[in-house]
Amino acid sequence: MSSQKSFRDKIYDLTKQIPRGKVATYGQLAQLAGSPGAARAVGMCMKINPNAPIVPCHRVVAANGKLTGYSAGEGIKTKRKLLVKEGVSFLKDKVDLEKSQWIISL
DNA sequence: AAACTGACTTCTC
DNA sequence: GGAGAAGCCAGTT
Repeated sequence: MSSQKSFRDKIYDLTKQIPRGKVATYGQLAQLAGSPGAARAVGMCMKINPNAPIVPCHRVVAANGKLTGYSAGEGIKTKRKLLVKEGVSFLKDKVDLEKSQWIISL
């Protein structure tokens, strides 16, 4: 067993920490995981774990607030629905990052 | 080990 | 503001 968590495990851990009503961007998670720019790698981690209850991947959006990916339910439609339900601010089909982007509190 | 893939991001037209 | 191309990183084959 490796005591070192793979990138994927870090992403899962961070995503699980996203509070309800907030969202994080792929690039943000990548940076928190220790590798800024690995936004694509983050997305892949979600893909292999689309409906795993351990990772609320619907709280992860693109850098511009657009909802991308999500292979569960109706896809993007379901994803947006979930976020609105949790209290995330929306501007048309994009998340209002100014109000709902996840900010880590110490 | 090399090549390909992908739920990203940014630049340019 | 929409469409296209390049750069980026980790995982899989």
